[in-house]
Amino acid sequence: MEAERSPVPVPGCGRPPPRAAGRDPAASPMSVPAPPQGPAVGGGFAGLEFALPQEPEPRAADLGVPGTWAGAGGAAGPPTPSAHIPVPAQRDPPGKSRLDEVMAAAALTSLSTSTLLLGAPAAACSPEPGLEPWKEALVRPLGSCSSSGDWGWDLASDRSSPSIPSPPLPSEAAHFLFGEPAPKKRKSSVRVLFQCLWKRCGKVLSTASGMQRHIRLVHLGRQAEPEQSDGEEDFYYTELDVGMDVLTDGLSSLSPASPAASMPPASPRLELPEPRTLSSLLHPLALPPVPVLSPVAPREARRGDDAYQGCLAPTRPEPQPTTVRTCVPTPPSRLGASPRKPRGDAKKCRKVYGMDHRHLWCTACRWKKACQRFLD
DNA sequence: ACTGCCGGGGG
DNA sequence: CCCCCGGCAGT
Repeated sequence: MEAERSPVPVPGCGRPPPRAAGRDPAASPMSVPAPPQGPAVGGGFAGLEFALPQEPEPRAADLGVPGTWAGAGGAAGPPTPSAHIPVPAQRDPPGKSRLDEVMAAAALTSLSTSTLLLGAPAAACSPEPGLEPWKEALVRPLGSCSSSGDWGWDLASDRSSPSIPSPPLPSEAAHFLFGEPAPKKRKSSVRVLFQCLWKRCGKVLSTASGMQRHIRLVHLGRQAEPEQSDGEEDFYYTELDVGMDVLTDGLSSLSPASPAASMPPASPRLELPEPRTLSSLLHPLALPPVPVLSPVAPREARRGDDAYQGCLAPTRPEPQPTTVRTCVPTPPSRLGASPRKPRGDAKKCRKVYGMDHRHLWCTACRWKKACQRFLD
């Protein structure tokens, strides 16, 4: 195996920019895309590839090709899309820590994917509180990924490397990755990660039930009672974030037009040593996706806070995680010992008389001091 | 951009 | 003191 795809010098490899090879239109427009430059590059998935446990030898470096993808794919790999990127045939000896990274990558992948999809209208509009809709949606891209490089990711990738669609996680790899954490369920075609929304938790599990159990036990403190679970747990875990203020902020700061476009940068650094870091990384970024229970279209939900919250807390009491950080209208000045006055609500001399009648102002106003005539 | 006014400075 | 103003912060 190794021998086969070992660094085979590509004709064009002599040139420093490894991209040239991959970018070459002649090679095959649709075929395996070469990775963008280094791992640090902003390219959405750029980092991802490198996080994968497949570059055991420094060899690749010699080649001058940052990623093995280019070398292997370009040289040995047939141009057929179906032959997609060579998958890590062998894992690292140490494996474990690597796995974390991989998991991280996987999580990112799944999240980004879901984001993209949910961003689409109607995708999540189903009134059903169930996971079905998005779950389904999530599967599709992964599946389709194996047959075509399309993936819809290019949408975002254009940010840093327009012409180079970063190779998404090869389906095989994806499965490999997702399968790892939950070996028993490996068979299911659906691979979804569930992240706990509780403030400091962020735990990621591969099964909904697992997550529910986790939440029930760890956070809700109640014993496992699948019966009485009215789906409340659902509310707490989704793959994304529910009405967290942080999130909201993040959203608003994002270009409302293209929430997806801002996703790619999420995965640039995959050197995250532990999944924990990942989750924290994901949070602020993992946005648009709608809360599972939200019957409202994502767009709508994202817009106004009111609307957003309204749809989030339809009937049940606000779950703690969403409340913890509530942005209380803390009176900034009064409590905060801020010397500054809240600002008078009464019209002051300046306003009353106007600049042209300055002589009518109270002296304080004239001196730019606190008005003495129109006290608050 | 406008407004209220604190903090400072000059005479 | 009296008078002015730079500059900050809220609208």
